[in-house]
Amino acid sequence: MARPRLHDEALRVRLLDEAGRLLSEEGPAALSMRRLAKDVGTSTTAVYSLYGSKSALVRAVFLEAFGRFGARLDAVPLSGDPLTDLLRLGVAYRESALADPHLYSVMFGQVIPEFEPEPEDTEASLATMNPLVDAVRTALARGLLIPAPAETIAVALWAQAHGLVSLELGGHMPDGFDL
Amino acid sequence: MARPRLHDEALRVRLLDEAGRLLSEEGPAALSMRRLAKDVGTSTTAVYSLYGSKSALVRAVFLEAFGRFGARLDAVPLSGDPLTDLLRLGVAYRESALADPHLYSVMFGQVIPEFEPEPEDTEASLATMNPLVDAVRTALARGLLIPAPAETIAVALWAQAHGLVSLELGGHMPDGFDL
DNA sequence: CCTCGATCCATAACGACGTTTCAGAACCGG
DNA sequence: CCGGTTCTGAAACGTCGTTATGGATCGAGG
Repeated sequence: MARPRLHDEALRVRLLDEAGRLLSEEGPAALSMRRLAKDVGTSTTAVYSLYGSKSALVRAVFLEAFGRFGARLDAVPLSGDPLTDLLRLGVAYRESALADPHLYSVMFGQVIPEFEPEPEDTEASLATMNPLVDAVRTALARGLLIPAPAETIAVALWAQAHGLVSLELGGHMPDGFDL
Repeated sequence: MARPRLHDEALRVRLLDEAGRLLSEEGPAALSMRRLAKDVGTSTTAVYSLYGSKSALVRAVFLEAFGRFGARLDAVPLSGDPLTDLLRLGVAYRESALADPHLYSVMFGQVIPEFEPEPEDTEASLATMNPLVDAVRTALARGLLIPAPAETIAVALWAQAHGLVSLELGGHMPDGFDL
């Protein structure tokens, strides 16, 4: 009945990839709908017919970023000693954040005014904590930690890592500070 | 020789106050140069002749916010027991952040794309830590903490507080979580 | 094979943003 | 009262997110 569509799933993926690249390599200011469309060789109409809004586009990047982030934490090799694993998870957390600071701030900062994560989106961020909760449970079972709800300890450790990384990325560290 | 200026220090203060109010009550999106000028009853030219740029305006708000934040921490009554004081400082930290989340995110998030703090600006943020460092030193002197550089412990505690508050404000907490 | 009508998409437009320019209003010394 | 200097509001520029539109494009019916 009509022309075949160019604004298809393949283009959706290319847009998502380029959006991630722009964000990661040039920062939040570089990610504009016009720029994105031009870099991918299409028009803003394409982005709007595939995503609907900048907010929805960034949400896709947000979920993608949490996916990769979680994968990196899942990939941390377990040593058998849960306390060692907790330390390794913390190091991996920091390395993942420093490897791509802009994506990290899309996940945890509100760097792009158009996008604010919905409650449903935060489930993706909570899933990131799973390896952490597992290690805490193991440590508790072996009596290596002061007894307390595993989730409480996990959140406290997560906050510690996030706080350190966040201060480091924000430049709020004393000169030449090294933990 | 010429007309007396209306764009004077009094107006500068009124602009700063209104900018803080807009930010605090309506969030970062509400703070535009046009809106600010209109609310104060002047023109954008005034803002530019007094501040030069949005970046500089927000920097002024940033420093003001850190001033108030530091004052709240300085005002925490000391109990004599440094460990109690550390806990109180943490509680005061959280209360200050929750009392004005938008200002907190101007201080520690990059909520306004136009403004990124310079190295000199972070000195203001480090000064906020002084009461914390003092309490840590006292605790160390009394053998209440495992020996380590006071600054290291202080930064770790600060990061813990900042991490918890930051996750809480960002909604990255499990449902009904209470430490 | 050609036309018709349905479908899609790039272009251009709209309002708001940060920032800058500019013409005239406002003032003081003479 | 007037000249010249200083100041200021209004308008202009380019960019942003988003939306409307008119022409281009193709499959089906004759």
